[in-house]
Amino acid sequence: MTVLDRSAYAVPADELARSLLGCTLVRRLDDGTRLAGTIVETEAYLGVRDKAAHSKGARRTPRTEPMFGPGGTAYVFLIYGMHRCFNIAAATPGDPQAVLIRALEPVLGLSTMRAHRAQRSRAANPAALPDHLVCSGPGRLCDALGIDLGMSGLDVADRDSKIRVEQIQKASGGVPTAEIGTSSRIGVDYAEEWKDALLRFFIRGSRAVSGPASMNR
DNA sequence: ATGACGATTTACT
DNA sequence: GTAAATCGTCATA
Repeated sequence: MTVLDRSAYAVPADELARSLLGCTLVRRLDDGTRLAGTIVETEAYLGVRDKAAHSKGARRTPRTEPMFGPGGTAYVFLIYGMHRCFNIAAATPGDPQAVLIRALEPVLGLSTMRAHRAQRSRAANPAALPDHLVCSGPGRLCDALGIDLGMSGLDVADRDSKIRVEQIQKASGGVPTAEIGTSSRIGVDYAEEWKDALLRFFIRGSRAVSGPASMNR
């Protein structure tokens, strides 16, 4: 398992969103515990021109600043006053594109993930959730991995980072195109002509993919 | 200082 | 299917 190369992030967000599928998101807790999951669902936000993006029209504020940094910079934000979303900046400095990580298939630290969900979510009984639902959704995965707003701006290409991306083997081809499904993005009905753009990507057949079944074909 | 908003999740009819 | 929960952020004043 090797850390995804820094140069892999210096590409447009839709390309990065596809290549992150099948990679492993690894979280190192302060006590050294490692949590990990395979990325099975992503969304691309194309930056300045994309009306669904926080960075649309080059909107640059303290919150969105990480997206203006180099590809591989973490962007974490609070949504609806209670959930966090984890993104990775794409492209090059000054071009604020990003990829939202929407779902993981847990591979390491499942019991700790469940404990985090029990602690941070209102779910009636997280301990009874099937494995594939523990990180199935952008807010759920942040709860499970203990990702908070203070982690926005971290470098995910640094192998010592508290949050990073690894791949099984360098220069592997990644997930075959035929196994990748696409759809419009979830929750962006306000985005006018951008709301139907096919910028959501997922691994076909993975049960950990979030959203309605009709969008997962 | 204030008010409107939201890249979600959960519970309930 | 609908609705509620909940608060950091940012535009406006």
